[in-house]
Amino acid sequence: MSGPTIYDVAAAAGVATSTVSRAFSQPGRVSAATRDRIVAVAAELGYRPNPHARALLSGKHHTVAMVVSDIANPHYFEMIRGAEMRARVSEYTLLLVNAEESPRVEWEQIQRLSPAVDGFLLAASRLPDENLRQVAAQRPVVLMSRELPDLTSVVLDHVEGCHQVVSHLASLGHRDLVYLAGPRNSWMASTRWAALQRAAEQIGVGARRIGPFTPKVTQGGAAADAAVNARATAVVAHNDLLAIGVMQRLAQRGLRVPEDVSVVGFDNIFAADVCTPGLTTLGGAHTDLGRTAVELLLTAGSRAADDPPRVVLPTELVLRGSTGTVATA
Amino acid sequence: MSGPTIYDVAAAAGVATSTVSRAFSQPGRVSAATRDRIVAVAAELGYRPNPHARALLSGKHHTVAMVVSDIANPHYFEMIRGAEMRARVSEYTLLLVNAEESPRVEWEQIQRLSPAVDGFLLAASRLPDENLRQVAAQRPVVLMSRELPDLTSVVLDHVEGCHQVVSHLASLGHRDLVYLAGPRNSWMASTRWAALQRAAEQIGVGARRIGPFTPKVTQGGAAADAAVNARATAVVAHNDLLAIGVMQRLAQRGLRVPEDVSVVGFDNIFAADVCTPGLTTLGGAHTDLGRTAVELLLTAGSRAADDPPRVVLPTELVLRGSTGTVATA
DNA sequence: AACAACTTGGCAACCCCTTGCCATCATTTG
DNA sequence: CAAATGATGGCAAGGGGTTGCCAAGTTGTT
Repeated sequence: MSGPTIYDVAAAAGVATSTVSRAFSQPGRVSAATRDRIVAVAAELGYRPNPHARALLSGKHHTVAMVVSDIANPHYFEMIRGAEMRARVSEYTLLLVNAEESPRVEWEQIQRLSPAVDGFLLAASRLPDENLRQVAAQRPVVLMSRELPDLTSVVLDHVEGCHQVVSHLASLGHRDLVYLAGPRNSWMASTRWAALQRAAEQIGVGARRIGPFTPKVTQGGAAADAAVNARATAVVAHNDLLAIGVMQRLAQRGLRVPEDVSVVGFDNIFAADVCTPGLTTLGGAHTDLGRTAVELLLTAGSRAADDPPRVVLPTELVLRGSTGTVATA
Repeated sequence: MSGPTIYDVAAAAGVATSTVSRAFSQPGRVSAATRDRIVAVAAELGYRPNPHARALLSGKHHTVAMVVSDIANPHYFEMIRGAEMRARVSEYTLLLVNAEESPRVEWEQIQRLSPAVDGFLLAASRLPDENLRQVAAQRPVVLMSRELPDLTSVVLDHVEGCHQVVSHLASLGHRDLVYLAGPRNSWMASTRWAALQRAAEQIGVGARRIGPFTPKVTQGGAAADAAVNARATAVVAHNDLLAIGVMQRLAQRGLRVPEDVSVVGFDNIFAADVCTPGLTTLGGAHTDLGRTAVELLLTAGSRAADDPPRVVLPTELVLRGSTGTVATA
C-alpha cells in the first residue's frame, strides 16, 4: 500500500537506517559521498518520509487546523486563502474544519483534532470563553475575529470601523440607525453593537438594535421587514449576506435603496461589489488576517505566554450605492 | 505538551496497555466491568487516542486531501462545503490544499501529502493525464470536474449543459456565439468548447472561440473587448467570474446587456444572482459534487479497480437577465 | 473431583523515523 | 611511531497504539 521506508533505502544503499535518517535531517553528520548515494537511492525508490512517524517522536505535525464557524459564508474565503498561503510558505498543511455555527460541533472537532495538529486557528468561534481557554491550555490557539484577554487574536478594528460607518451615515443626514444583529453567541455581533452604540453616542445619532438574525441572505427578508416596521432610514446589517438579503426584500416591497433606506454591511465580500445598488460595507484586509493568524500561530512557541499579542488590522469603509442622503420627508 | 496516553490510562486503571487499546477498538474482547472502568478513567484523564500513532500501524489516516486548482474561485466553495460535510459524517478530516493554478505546485503538494492521507480529491486538476495516473497508482483518487478514462470522476453533465446553453441562445434568435475560453491546461475549458461546438452544429448556429483567458473578473475587460471586436451578439464565458468581468466592461463601454449582447456564464456562483443584470449561467449541484466525490473516495477500496465509476451529475440552466432576444438591427 | 471449553488479560513485537551513545577508522600532532 | 582528535556510521531505545499468541481464570460437564 504505502511507499518504501528508510529500511528499504538503507538496504538498497548498504547503510544503517540511522544513516539514511541523518542524511536527510542532519546533512552535516554524514559524509558527502554517503549522502549523495543515499539521496540517489531514495530518489530512485521514490522514498517519501512518513510525516506521521516523524510527528510521533517530534510531536510536531507541521499542520494547523482552521476551524470556521460557517464555511458557507464567503467572508471566510479570503481568510482561508491568506491562511493557506502563509501555511504553505512554511510547508505547513492547513486543515479546514467547518463548525456549522454549532458550538458543540466546534468543540468536538477541536477535541478530535487536538492530538494531530500543532495549533488551532479559530475563526469567529462560537465557543464560550471558558472553552477557548481550555483549548488554549492544550494547544497554541489564535483567534480570528474574536478577542479574549489572555489569548492571541487577530481582528479588524471594529471600534474605528463602526465609527466610520456611523460617521458616514451621519454625514448623509441620518439621525438614527438600526443594527440588524448577528447570532446571539457571536462575539462579533455584540462587539459591533457596542461599538456602534458608542460611535452613535459620540456622534450624536440614535442607535437601535433588532434581532438576532442568522446572517444569511434568506434571513434578510425578516430583517428588512423588521427594519421597515421600525421606520429606519439607515440599517446596518451584521454582514454583507444579511445586507444583500435586506436589499432584495426592500426592492420587493417597492422601497428604494438608498433613497428610502440606506443599507450598510460588513465584510466586503465579492457580491457586495456586483449587486445593485453596490453595497456600502466595512471591509478590511481579510487575506492579511488569515496570513497574520498563521504567522502568529507558527511563532507562538517563541513568545512569552503572558500578554499574548492582540493584532488589530485596519478597516476601510467601501462606499457604494447603497447609502445616500436621508429623504427630506 | 501532549495529553495522556494509553500508558497513563492503563496505569491508572491497573491494567495492561493492550487492554486499554482493546477496550476502545474491540469492545467484545474485554469484560464490561473492565471496559467501563477503563472508559471512566480515560474520560477522567482526558485521554484522546493519538491518530498518528494509530495511522502508523494501520496505514489508515482518516484523512482525505482536497486539492483545488484555485481557491480564490467561489465556485469551489460549494464543492468544498459538500466534501467537508460528507467527510465529517464518516469522521474523516478534510485537508484543503490550494494549487494556485500551477501544475507544479499541485504536484508538489500531492507528493508531500501522499504518505499522510488516505486519498485525494482533485478539483479541476491542471495536471497532465500522465501525472494523474501516477498519483492514482499511489493513492485512491477522485477527479472533480475532470475526466480520465481509467480514473474515478465526478463531473457535471457538460454535454447536456452546453446544449441547454446553445439551445437557449438560439431560441432567443442568436445565430452565432463566441466562447471566451478558460486556461489552456484546463480540461474543463477544452471540454466545454468541444461540447459547445457540437451543440452549435446540431442546433445550427455558429460558434467561435476567443482566448484563452484566466477566469477572473479582472480578465473580463480584455475578454469583453475581444468579444465586441468580434461583433458577438452572444458570449459564453468560461465561468461566472469572467462573465461578470465582461458585463462590467460592457457597461463601461456603453453596451447594454442583454439588448446589445447576451452573456452566459458557468457555475452559478452566488454573485451571479445579485449582479445586474442577473447572470444567466449553467449551474449544477456543486455541493452534491463535493459530497459524491468524498463518497466515492471513501468507498474506493470496495470496488473493482478496472472500470472505475464516472459519475455525471445534472446541470440546470439558470435564466436571469443577462440573456435576451437578439437585436433586430 | 478431574478435565474440557471458553473467556479475559498481559507480554512483546511491530509500524517508521529520530537520536543519544558508542565503536570504528582516518587524520593530525608531539 | 604512539597517542590524541575528529569524522563517520551503527546499535538500540523510544514514541503511542495495535495485535498475535499464550497464560490465567471461569464455567460447565461427566
